Amino acid sequence: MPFLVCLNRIIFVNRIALKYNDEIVDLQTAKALGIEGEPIELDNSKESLEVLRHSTAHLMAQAIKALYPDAEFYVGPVVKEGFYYDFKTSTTIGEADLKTIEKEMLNLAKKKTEIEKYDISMDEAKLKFANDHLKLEVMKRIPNETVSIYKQGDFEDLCRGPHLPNIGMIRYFKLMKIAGAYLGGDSKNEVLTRIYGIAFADKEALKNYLDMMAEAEKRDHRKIGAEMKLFSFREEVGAGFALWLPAGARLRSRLEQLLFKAHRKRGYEPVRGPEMLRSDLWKVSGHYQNYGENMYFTHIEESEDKKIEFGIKPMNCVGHIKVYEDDLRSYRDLPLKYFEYGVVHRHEMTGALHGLFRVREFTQDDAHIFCTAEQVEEQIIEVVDFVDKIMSTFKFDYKMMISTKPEKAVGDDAVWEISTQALKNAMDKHNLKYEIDEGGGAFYGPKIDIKITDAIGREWQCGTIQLDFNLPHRFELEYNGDDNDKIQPVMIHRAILGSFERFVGILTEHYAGEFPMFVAPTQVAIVPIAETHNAYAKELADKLLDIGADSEIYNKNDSLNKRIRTAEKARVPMIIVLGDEEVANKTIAIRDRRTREQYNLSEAEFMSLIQTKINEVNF
RNA sequence: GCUGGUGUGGCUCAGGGGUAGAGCACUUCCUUGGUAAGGAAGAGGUCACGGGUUCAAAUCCCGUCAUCAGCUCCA
Repeated sequence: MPFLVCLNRIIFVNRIALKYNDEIVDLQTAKALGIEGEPIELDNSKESLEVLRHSTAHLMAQAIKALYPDAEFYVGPVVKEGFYYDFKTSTTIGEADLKTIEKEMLNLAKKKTEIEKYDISMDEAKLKFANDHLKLEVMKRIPNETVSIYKQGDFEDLCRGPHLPNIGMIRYFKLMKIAGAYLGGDSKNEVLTRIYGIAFADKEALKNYLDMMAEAEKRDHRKIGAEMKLFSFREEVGAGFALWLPAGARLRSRLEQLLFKAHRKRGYEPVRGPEMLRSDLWKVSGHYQNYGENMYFTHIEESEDKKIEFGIKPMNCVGHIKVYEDDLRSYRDLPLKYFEYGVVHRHEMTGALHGLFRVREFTQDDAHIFCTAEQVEEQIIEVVDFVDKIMSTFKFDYKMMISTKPEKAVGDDAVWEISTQALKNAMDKHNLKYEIDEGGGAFYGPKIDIKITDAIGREWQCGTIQLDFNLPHRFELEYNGDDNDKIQPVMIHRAILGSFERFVGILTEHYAGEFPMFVAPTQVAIVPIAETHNAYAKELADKLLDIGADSEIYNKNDSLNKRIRTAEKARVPMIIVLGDEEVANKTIAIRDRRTREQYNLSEAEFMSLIQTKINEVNF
């Protein structure tokens, strides 16, 4: 019965672990404990990849050990995108060495060595890894009395598993990048070398992944931003300070206008605070003590012996608080919603700067809601709805996270507890999903963060909804209750896009620069065939401006084909070509940028088409 | 801020101890073209900045700045 034998063999070869009580148990462990469970095959499922990638990390370590015998190893976990291993060698390893390591890994994998597992006591383990100070460091963090060792050939590693049964199963992987990382993620500790890699069960999946990465690189907003002349950074201006070029500024302005209307509809009032406020205020708010290292300060000399320190605002809340204080408030006024496109400055670490995603000066679509404790829930929900309206308009996937009290924080634990619970309650009551980010809150209160994913799957925090009992207390804010009693309002800080900078960056990657009509920097590219058609082009451009559409006339002394090509490459959503026919009949020849198809419309039809497309979105 | 890369005209990049090249873009002229690069001529950089080594540096070394990847941090 050769057929059956063959089938059995396939099953045997592909089985890599078991699922037992919702946990992945590798075959080594299952055999030792006599466990049986649902089999996990070698494929691209989440469970399977976790085992595969973990073992690939070990194979990489084995290869590194073979190439660099003095290598010491820290940890090599599976992460969202593949795996990594942190280690240390006496010789420096660079990008070019990744190929060599990959080759060694393939050589080792060819030997099809079995991966064995055995347990030893912590003391034995310490003896075994006595000359690997990094492994000893790992063990310090393990409370158990016995630990497991995985062994493949002469390479042994302290590990919890699970692992593949045999290293020969590892075939489709790639080492992606090399970087430095602190031991334990603490910048006070020594720096280790970290190599990131990815692995899949088959060739196609690996290829798809690598293709996706290449596509993501093409979408990088820094690259597209330069190509489309949206924004730019210049060394002489300073790191982290963006220049918005005309096209980028037009795009941004469209967003601003859409959002302005959306705020007004929801009862927000525009306000404006100054760029810098006296440091005394930042001391009251707690920013001076808790956020000072991120702030820029300046002094103004009133007289020779009198200098006043000012802090350039890193947030807009203090300005809005002062607006609140400008009048006596009644419970009848609440909720009061102030919003501002607030320019803030934050001294981010140089290494953290990243295109428009992280800059040192940015503009938040910031608002502060002053309300009664009873109104908190409905206000939170209203903001969450607002967020959803905008994110779904742009077809973004996003997730929400509730962040709890950070190490550096102001206010009583009790207040933190109450406000954190208030956020959870609001979300739970409306069946909204969220994750918890322990210790990720702002120093003045817990928050709900809205995170969207960029082209390469990196998550970026955009919107944020922060509950704050502390600032109202520190500034002794109050309103008159119905008994004319003085009551402290609750403050909700919130931003939806987060910042125009980051949001435009994410939008750029999301659409790969091919923005929908309602936010595109230019709505229409006009290509007049000859000079005699310039007048009609200009006439149309003016009419387009009247209905709120920007256009660009491509009438340089280039061939028609060249100008159409240039317009195509500029990613303008709509291209129209004007010649004798169009001028004579007052018609428009439209070229669809994506399909390259052409069709004709009367001028009136065209105008109404553009107007519809621009107005199709309302937040 | 840390670790490791990179830094040549507006952009993309080649070159590399003896005082700089290409393509695109730009300017001018010819061409007035019906849907993805018509032709010709020309201008533009002293090789991020500062210092050092050397007879000689853009090229080697050090520092600074910027930038990239990651750590950390965050809208």
